[in-house]
Amino acid sequence: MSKQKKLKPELASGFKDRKGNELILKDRLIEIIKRNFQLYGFEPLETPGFEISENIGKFLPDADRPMAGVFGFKDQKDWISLRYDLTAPLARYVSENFDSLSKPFKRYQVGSVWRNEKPGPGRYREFTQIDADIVGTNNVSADADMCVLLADTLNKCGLDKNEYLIKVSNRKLIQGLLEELKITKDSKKLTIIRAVDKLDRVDIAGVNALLGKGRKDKSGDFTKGAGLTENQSEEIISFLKIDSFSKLGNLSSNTTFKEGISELSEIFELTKVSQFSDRIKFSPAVVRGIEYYTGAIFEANLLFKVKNKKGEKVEFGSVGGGGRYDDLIARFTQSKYPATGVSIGLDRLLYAIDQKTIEKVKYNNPVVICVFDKKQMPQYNKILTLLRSSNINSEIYCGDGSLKSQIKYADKRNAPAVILCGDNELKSGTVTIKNLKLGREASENVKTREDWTSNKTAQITAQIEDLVNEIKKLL
RNA sequence: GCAGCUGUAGCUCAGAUGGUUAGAGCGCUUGGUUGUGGACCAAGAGGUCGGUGGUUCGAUCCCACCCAGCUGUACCA
Repeated sequence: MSKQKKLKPELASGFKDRKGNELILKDRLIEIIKRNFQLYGFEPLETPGFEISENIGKFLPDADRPMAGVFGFKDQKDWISLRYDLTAPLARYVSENFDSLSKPFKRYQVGSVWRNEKPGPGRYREFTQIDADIVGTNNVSADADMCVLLADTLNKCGLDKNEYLIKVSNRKLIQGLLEELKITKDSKKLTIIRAVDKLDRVDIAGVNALLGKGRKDKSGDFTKGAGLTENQSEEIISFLKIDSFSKLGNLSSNTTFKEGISELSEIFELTKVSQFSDRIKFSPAVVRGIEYYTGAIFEANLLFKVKNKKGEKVEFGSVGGGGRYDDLIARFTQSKYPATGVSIGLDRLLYAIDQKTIEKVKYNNPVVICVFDKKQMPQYNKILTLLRSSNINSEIYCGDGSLKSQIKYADKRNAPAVILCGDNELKSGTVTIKNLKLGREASENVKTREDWTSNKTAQITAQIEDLVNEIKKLL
């Protein structure tokens, strides 16, 4: 007989299984965030994972990536694609249901999005986003609300005030500067905006290089720059160096620039009364690389360091952001329809919060009732009912293993305890509760085999009426 | 996409400057106890040495190409 080729169990690169505590924490964060979004007056919306490609792809005004980066295929009729964010489906939804929606329309949405591109550390091809958007108003108060919402949300997720910062800026600032510098070519503008966006990674000198001729990275690879003159670069660099909002006014008298300033000061005015006013700060380098932003821009940054895969402490940076995008929905409706919104990268946020010991979730794996003898199942079920009706996660061992393997099973699942009920216990109407948690700790001092075989300190025998109380004590 | 580095067991890695049966630790399975996990002891399973071609009497080792991974960079809706 020829050997059959076995399948290799593995995931496509960029995808990840999630389990246990991580998932429990994720669900909890989602609950907190949803609740907070509701508190701010957003209503829930769910849309399908797939959209007609044209609706979420082609209309995007970003010429760099017309259809690349999405998963898609042709069905009987259309090309359809997995959504790559929640904003594009929102634009479709609002346009499609325009007449029946309250205006402005405020919705939040939680869901997976997919991007078909090269995965990196902490970057997957499927991940969860949570968005909140307000569609149908250009009131700056909506933008201000977004800032407070972001801050409040992070706060409610368990972060201290010194652990996050909402950075705010306005696209009109850089756009005004570009006007003043007589830079009109769209592609050049975009290159400049993206160079500015990289400040936190490549420092001032790096940005300067990217604005001018170009920059060589560590591996020796060369990135072509925007090709600005020295004077032009200087202007932009001096803008980036501004450290306080009040100094902005001296920089330029351009009309668009001034508009940006006045919108920003309105945001600061409006958020001043919130309890997060000190968490919302102007930062000139926040521009975001996306082309469609037209006004206010926000970015939620974590200020504490997290450990990477190698255990090194690194800056984590942004866990979310957003801004005003007044032209996006016009792609469907042909009339301008202003909108503003934020997006939280839940998996990134989760990764960071998971490392904060304070927020460790205690997920109680089930108490395991061991099966000595299948004939005693009625008794085991009685015990099970007692536990479950007291809201204690529990189960009867459901495999075929020996007692030893049953306990091993419970141990591997990190169960808090097993319940032993064999002939001895049955006769006396008791159960033996073996505290696995305690045993784990005790085992550290055990040196010889004799020591540990005789070590039964981590178990007690209790009357069946006391079972629930005894278990509750050790949870 | 571009650049640099790296591919040996499920994981982390060793190895011979080309020579019979390729190693360790961890993990996994089983036993040491047919009523006891975690320490300990023993046994066992697990590898086309990333792939293809070339050089050679002989390649996991040398060469070429390819593929994959990592890191940086670009892109990031």
